[in-house]
Amino acid sequence: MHVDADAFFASVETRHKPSLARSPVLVGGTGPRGVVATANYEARAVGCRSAMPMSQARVLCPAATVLTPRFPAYAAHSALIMGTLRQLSPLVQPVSLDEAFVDLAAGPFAADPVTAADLARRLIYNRSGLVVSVGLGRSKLIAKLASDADKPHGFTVVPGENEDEFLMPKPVGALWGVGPATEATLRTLGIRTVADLRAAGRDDLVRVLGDAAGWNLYRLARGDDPRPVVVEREAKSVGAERTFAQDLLRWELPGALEDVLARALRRLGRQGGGARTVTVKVRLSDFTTLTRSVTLAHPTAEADQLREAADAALTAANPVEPVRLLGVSLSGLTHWAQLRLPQDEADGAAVDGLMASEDLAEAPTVSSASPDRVPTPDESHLLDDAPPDEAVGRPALEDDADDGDEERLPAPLTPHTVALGLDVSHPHHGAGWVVRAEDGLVTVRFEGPNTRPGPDRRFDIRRELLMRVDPPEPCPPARLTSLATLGKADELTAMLLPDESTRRTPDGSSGTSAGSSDSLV
DNA sequence: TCTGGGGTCCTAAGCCTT
DNA sequence: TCTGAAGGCTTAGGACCC
Repeated sequence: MHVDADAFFASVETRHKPSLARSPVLVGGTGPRGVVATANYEARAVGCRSAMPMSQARVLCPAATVLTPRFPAYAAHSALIMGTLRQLSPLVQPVSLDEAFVDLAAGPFAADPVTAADLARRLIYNRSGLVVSVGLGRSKLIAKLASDADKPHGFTVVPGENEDEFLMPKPVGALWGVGPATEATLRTLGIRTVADLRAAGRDDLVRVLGDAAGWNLYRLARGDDPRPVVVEREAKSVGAERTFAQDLLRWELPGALEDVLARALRRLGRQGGGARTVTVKVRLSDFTTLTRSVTLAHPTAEADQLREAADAALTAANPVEPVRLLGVSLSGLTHWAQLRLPQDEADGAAVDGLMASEDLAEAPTVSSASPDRVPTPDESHLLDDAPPDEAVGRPALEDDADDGDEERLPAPLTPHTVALGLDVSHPHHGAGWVVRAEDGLVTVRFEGPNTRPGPDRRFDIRRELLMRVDPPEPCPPARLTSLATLGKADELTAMLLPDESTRRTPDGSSGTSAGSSDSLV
């Protein structure tokens, strides 16, 4: 099963900001060089897309509300979604904050994946008010394409015998790993659809795309995708980068590098262990991008050593033009790091010592030793609204989302920290969010999940205290909804009832016969 | 007022070791 | 001792994912 939250960031925003429901919303960078992270469907209707320059999106949709991302809110909703999925199977592979693969064959619903998929989206909605699209298939390839086939709020089941019919008409760009460049290359060979791709020879694909990509596409075109659902993967690198509102001149680079390196080091600290290779990325004003890396003799967690390497890499890059972006990536990660001990603590012995990551200040927190408890299908509490216990074992993807906000909340809102969409609280009016901010004058709309659209009030934060606060926790929508009222009732009914077009039910009965799901898992 | 930020993976070239 | 093949490592760049 592949589960994908629809317009995730924007959906969390409208969930917390009822006045924005059914109006266009753009979430992303609000600065002069910002891009759209998520446009909701109302904004997409007029052409706004992810990765589009925000300036362009504003022109396309002047009526849109533009909001800065609130990663803590998204991380909390992500944790709820992933926790819910882990109640259906212990094998859950988060792909991003809003997306995951689930191997239903490993859980209590192995015999009835359709019911599990239906339960997943019903539970997620009733616990958070968020709508997801779900796809079921025999492989990751098919499940992913299925969840994408009918967005938003899709529910697509592709039985094994229907795979070809489903796959062949898709444009090659729909396949994982085929982006604009590969698509253009394939077009030169006259390959536009998966059917075209299947007709192509393996040697031709390898010749134009290289060994790995060529082989990969050759197999994917045949529905051959044996990739398993993997619960946990170790990070290969951590890093940080920043695009500056105005290009930096040469003398400004060392300070900016220090800033970006500090963020990368904080991430490394959270991982525990050390890194061996430091890569500095420089994007010039004309958008050419340079990378230069320095590999140390041993992995280290020492800031001074990594800083030295970063400085050397920046020197090697030797940017002559103004710089619009600076980044630092740390790779060659290890669980341990070679530390240089202070002389007086080394007790006269060698000054280098090995230290296990457990001994470092920030021990790794990821743990998969005990997967979440797996309930049986008949455990009726699954339908409760109690959110899953997410106290332990959260993968990094879910709790590492916010890095920029170091300040502990609540904290007074200042002209320096104010941003559109930020959660604030007023002693008399309660909780709300920042609608407008200019020169210390801040307009706040007082509303929250499940409230009526709230009134706007204006404050001069140089004179009056507004507190920045944590975002609202995920919570059930005002009206819980049964499947039938979620929309597309006819399609859902078709799925829940025996229907030869979507399910093989040998005896013609509804329900959970194992025979009906053999073709799916 | 075009083009973010977090990553992974692949390729190719040069160098080095076996 | 020389030579060539094979393969690993490092580096830089690019494609791709969300």
